Amino acid sequence: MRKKDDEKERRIRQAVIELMLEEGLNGTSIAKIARMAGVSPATVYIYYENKEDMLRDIYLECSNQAYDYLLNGIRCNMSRAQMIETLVRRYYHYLIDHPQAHCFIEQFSNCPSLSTKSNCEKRMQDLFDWIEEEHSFHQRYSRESLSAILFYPIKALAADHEHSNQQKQRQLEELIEMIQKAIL
Amino acid sequence: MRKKDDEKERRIRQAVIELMLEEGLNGTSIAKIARMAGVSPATVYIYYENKEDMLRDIYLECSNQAYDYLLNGIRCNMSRAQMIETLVRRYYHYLIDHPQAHCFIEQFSNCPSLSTKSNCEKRMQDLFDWIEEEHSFHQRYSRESLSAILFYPIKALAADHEHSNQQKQRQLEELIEMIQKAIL
Amino acid sequence: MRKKDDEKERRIRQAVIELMLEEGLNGTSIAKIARMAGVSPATVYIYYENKEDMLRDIYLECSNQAYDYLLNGIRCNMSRAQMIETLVRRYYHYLIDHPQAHCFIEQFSNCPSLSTKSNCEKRMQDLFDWIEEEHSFHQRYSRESLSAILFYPIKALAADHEHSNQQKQRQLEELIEMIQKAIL
Amino acid sequence: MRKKDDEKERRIRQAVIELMLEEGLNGTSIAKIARMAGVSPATVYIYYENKEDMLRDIYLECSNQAYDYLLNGIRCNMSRAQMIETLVRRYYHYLIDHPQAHCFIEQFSNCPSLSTKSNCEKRMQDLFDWIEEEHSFHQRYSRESLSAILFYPIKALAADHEHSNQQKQRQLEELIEMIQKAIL
DNA sequence: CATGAATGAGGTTTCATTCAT
DNA sequence: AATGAATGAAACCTCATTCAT
Repeated sequence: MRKKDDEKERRIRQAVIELMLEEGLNGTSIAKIARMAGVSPATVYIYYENKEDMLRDIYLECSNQAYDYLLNGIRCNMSRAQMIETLVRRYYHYLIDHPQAHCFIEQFSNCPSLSTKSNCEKRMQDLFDWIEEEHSFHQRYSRESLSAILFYPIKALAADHEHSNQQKQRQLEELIEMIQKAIL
Repeated sequence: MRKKDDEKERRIRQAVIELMLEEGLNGTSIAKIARMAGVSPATVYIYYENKEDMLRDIYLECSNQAYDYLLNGIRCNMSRAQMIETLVRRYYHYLIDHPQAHCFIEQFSNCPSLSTKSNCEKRMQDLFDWIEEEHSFHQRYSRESLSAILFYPIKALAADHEHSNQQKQRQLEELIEMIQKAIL
Repeated sequence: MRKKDDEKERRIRQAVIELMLEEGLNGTSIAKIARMAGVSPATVYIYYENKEDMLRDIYLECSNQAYDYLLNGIRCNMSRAQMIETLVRRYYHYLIDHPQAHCFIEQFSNCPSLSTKSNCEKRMQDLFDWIEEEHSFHQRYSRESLSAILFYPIKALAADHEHSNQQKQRQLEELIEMIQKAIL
Repeated sequence: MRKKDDEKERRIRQAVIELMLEEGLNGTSIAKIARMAGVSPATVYIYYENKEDMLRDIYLECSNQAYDYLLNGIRCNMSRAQMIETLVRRYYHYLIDHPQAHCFIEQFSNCPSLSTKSNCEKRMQDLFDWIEEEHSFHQRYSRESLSAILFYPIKALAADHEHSNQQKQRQLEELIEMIQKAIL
């Protein structure tokens, strides 16, 4: 028997998130995915039960990847201000470095027939658990409010395609300052 | 086309935003829209050139409605803190009072093949123009950062379906406090 | 608006029963049906909810047609022997005159995922009700046994493609004699 | 092919006739067969040239099994009436004891693209050859008519799922009486 | 012998849109 | 203006079969 080809699965996953950025959830059909991945449409169904499962799987991988990226930036000896800055900065860079993954995540999680917020919340809890444990970071604010203030404004900045990178960089500094003031 | 302005157009618009919440962009087909609006599929094409146009039109109406709602809350004699509180509070209530419209807007604006950010930004500019004019509200921060901090965290709160209304209300107060600290 | 085209529905129905004879249930796809009927595959779905519904509908029409054909042959002044002869003869001629319909009915009613015996039994009851009412035909045997003896052997004869029509005609006379002996 | 005669072939055959009863000819795919038999789809092609061959092979085995079952019931010293009773009774019990095989045979032999009546008729000839030889059973009626009267009404009885086993038993006695009257 | 991977063809159904009334 | 009929294209998915191990 033939072994499952990891490279093929990777190509399929890559095709999905590319298409989600180029054509949107609507335009991301199995046929297009297969064509872009260089496989037959039937092959997709070897790696995933069905389209919904496929999107969900890839969504989980993407969002886990994002959280891992955030966590990896945190160091033990950071001050609270530094931690905020690091998280915000890393999140921003994740968004602009992975526009496809971000676009995919946003489309997926805004689609009522697909969305399963559960994972997001679980990972976010893990993140805060870890932060609080490592830094005895006792918060005045709820985790929900913290994550809302820390990450959501950055989405607005990353989604902005009107301004130059330089301008956006300046706004990032501005936002970091504002968020620090908000939390500390 | 756009000839007989009618109650029918309203029913179509209502059907679109309801379907976008119930079935997502993918599940919102002309046939379903027509069925839910109680008209023929062909009738939809009397009011809108094609599906993309239809979505864009309805998107503009929805987002304008949202901005109008925000603006209407602002009074001339407000302090800056009051203004922030009012804007945030109104935005939150708009989101939970119009879940369909909000869901529609998010799906539409995250879909790369549809999105036309232009209007959003124009309306946002109008909002800030108006605020600054009326209140000689000179800002230390850019408009982009302000709107990011003012409105995006609230989306996170509105999207949360895990907590009770009471809990969300408490978090709203928290967020208002944080946002005021951030900006002032 | 366009009126539903009765001719089109007839052509679809005709295509279905022709294909069932030529290619079997397996080979009777919507695409082939549409091609043979000279319509688009999508058009089939204007006339029938889905394929299963379509087959069921056409099955009911075919089996009703068969029962009507049988009933029409019965006259009030017939003796019991004459009635048996008439029913058997008419059934035989129905089968060889409508090979497509018969083949369709047999395939349909033998397919476990489709079959809905109910109508058959209802019509068979009607037939016996009518016979008994009109002819005070009090039976020593149950209706089930009667219909089994009257009609099922004829299926065997009609299905036989090895013998000439003449030979089959002789066997029909034989069977009539046997069935009369069995019942009377 | 047909190399390693194995328990596997039995499992495949069993899966085929089970699926034919549960899902019909349409629902009996190689993939499902393989899954149910606990083998790989490719393995099926070791034992059978292709799907059509497989169905034909299994059909022959099933119908031979049925004829063997019938023949085994006949004893040399039987009267003609006894022989009729025995054949009918055995056929009935074969049908209700092997619903899967029967359903498979009916679907197969009614499907125009598969059917190969030849074997049936050959085995039926053998059966009558044997009967006549052993019992100097000179018939007034043709073999075709005899087999039609002997076996086909029983199919109707076996297919009936409306009545209780007790009721069906009574109808079986009725049918035996009728068939004896018809033939003798 | 046995298998899971792979696939082109084709399955049913729905799509956005136009036609004819 | 309004509609139900009609449709080619395309959606998702499964098919029988072969490949490579």
